[in-house]
Amino acid sequence: MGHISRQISQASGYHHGNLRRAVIDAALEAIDESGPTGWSLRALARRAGVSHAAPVHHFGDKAGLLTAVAAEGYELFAAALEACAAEGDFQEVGVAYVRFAVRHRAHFAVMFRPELYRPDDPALVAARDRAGAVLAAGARRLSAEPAGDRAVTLAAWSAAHGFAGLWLDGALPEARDPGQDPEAVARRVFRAMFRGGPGEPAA
Amino acid sequence: MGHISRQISQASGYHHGNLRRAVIDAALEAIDESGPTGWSLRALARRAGVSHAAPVHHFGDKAGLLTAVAAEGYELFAAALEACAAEGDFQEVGVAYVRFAVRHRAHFAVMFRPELYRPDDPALVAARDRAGAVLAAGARRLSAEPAGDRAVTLAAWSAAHGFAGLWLDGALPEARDPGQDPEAVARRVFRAMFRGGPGEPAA
DNA sequence: ACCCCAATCTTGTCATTGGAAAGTTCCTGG
DNA sequence: CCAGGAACTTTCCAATGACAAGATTGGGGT
Repeated sequence: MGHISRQISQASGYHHGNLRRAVIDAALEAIDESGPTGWSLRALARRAGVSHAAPVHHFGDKAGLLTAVAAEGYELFAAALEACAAEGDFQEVGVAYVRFAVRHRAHFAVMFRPELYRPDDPALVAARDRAGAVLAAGARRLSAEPAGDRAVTLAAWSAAHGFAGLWLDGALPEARDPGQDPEAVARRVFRAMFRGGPGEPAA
Repeated sequence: MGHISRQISQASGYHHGNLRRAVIDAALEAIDESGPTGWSLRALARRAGVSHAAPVHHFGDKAGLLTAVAAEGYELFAAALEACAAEGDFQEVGVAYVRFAVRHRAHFAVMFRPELYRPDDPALVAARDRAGAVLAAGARRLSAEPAGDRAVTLAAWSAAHGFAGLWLDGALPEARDPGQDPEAVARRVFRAMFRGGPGEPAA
């Protein structure tokens, strides 16, 4: 894939039809290729077939575009975690965390770099809090303490986040072996972490 | 601190004396303030009191400068981990990981973003492998399996890395409370993680 | 059916940036 | 004392982010 989204929904000669989406998609591709800052707004405009100032109209500036990417990322993220938490097994929420990072690496690369966007964007904040609630609620079930141990929450969150980050950066030897499945490795890691804890409490 | 290093070791009017160091220090300050890409080479040159082309002479280009920062970071990192591993308690190596990230947040922010520098730089690779060896060796002692479980190594590494990253990004509520000590919180987290494992094997 | 208007997109412009090229100053070794 | 090289400067160019002002178009109200 990659160039599929280029030039789609080109309505008339003047009005693109769905430029906002097209620019975000171009940004996602560019981030995949060169990181969250390794491209130019003008290159995205070229890729979408519009003038260099067209993206500015929709996003204001570069930070505005990255805000949109981060907000979309947090929405997809919250949805993925919520869907997985409904299944009951919290260990799988950690796996979903990693799966999201690998499948949406461009979104993920922006989300946790607040200096690149406007962290007070309302839609973004709402989605971020939604994801945070799933993590906090789920981690409570992992803990041996009845009240829910904050340290356990942080441990699970840190492990999932760290594993995802290390995998994406290629810091793990496993990540450079194309035969390895990130989700399977992550599952083994999470199992190793809490093997002394409570299996699955009744309530 | 901050502006202390500015204009130090200014020898004659023409030769700066130690421009290489001055530019790296200026870069570290700039990264602290605006992230690893939120500044310009020319601004660093102004801060160091030299012409905009002077840094190029020492580092070739922006990626060259960031390569130097990352290499220095990995050297400091390896030294910190090695010093801590000598003490024996591996849990403290994880704390040292976090301490390094917090105390050298500019270095840390560059080190794990290989797309910003030249990852095949020899000095950098050597220091990185040195740090990796400490982590791998130490994690072996954490494992219940006599052979040393790879999943445990990854779990410990992921947790330390993830906690450090979340803390620096301000994603953790604890990180926004100035009264909280990152090392103390990290210690609690690591204790919670492996509380079911072997305490401290004899050998 | 018509026209106005607001959203969308364009062209034009400007300061700033990264990087290359060529010249200048200074130190050091022979 | 001088040749050569390292350190730094000035000059130049294409690309970029951001802004201003103008062109185009589809849709809503009458």
